[in-house]
Amino acid sequence: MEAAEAVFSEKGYHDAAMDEIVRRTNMSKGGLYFHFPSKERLFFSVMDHLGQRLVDRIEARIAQESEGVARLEVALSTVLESLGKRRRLAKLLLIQGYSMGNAFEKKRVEVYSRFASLIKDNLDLAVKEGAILPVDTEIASYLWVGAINEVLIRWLYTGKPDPVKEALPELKRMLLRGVGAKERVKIGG
Amino acid sequence: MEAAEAVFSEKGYHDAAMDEIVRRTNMSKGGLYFHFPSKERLFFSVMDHLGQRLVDRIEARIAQESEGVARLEVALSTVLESLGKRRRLAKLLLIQGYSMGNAFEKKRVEVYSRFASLIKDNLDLAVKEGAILPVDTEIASYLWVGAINEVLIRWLYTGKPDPVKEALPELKRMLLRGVGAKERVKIGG
DNA sequence: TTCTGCATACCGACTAGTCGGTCGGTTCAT
DNA sequence: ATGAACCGACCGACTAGTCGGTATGCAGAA
Repeated sequence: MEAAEAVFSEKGYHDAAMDEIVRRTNMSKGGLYFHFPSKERLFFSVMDHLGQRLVDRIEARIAQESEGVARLEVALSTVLESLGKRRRLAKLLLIQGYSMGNAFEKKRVEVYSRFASLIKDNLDLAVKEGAILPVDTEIASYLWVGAINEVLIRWLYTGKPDPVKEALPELKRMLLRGVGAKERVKIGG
Repeated sequence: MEAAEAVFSEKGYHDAAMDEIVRRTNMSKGGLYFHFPSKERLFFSVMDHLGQRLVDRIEARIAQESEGVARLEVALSTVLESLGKRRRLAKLLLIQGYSMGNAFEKKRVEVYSRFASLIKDNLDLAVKEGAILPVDTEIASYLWVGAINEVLIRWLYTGKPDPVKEALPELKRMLLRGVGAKERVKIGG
């Protein structure tokens, strides 16, 4: 069962023992290995599942906005809110995979790319609308992803800048200003 | 000897075996353990040493500029150039530590903070000069570090956006615009 | 209805291998 | 002769994955 997610997010890939994952299941080791051929595949499955759920949640919220800039703002809020209230999920998605070693490269690129291209698409849209400057949207999307990633990791490790209350407004402002969006007057909360 | 740096950067903390580090030395395991009490401490020493060297290089180059914005540009260039031409160093500093598991938290925060506060100091300077807007320079420094980090990791994994030729100019432009620096006309190459 | 055979799902003791760290001992400069 | 520096065979702890076996359900033969 995917409650192996708990162990991976607590201990990290390497330090998570299959025996412990089994222990937290009402299943045996043999049973677990019947469904997942290896520890690596099990981890990838968990990552895929959770990563997809996050992207889905973002896309659902984005669909309610039509303008590129508004969509970008919603995407930003959704990530910081979703991960900011679920340390586990955040830790698993952002950190715990690295202990897999060089085999993790592909997966990290894959998961991050799914999110980065979501950002890129909406940056492209905003460029087409004339709402932002014609920047290199690919590199811009990496910049956005990296900024979000760093703030969240920092928060995971030190608990310091609250992702939603402290980081979100500043990030929004700076990231949007960085791509040349016009400064807008705040209307709602 | 610190040429254990080679093994750590190739294999990552966990997959690096002390026996292999010893093999690449003209020393024995016992001899190595005479100088370093544990694998963990050895890794930290390597990280400290290399991290400090990078920061020193940046500070030396920064010292030649007086204005905040110019200093920030130099810092940015120096990191991307230094790490962009040394995969090993980049991989070790940016990735390979995570496989240590939760013990890595403190070290990552420490190493990244040293660089982030260097950025923050110069953002503060630029604010004082009136060259940029009075943003939250702490969060801005995380944004900068995160953006650089992501671009470099991406490059390490896919080889795609050349840090110096492709990413650097765009990053400079977007990061500076993000903190409200006035757009400037290019003079030199 | 009962029996048989086969596949799916599950069990858990065990194997085989890895690797950080130790320790009794040696070398050699002072 | 003292102790810092060094040696390397060995130990103990850990764990991914295996494998011979069991339980269950179901399709078709008798």
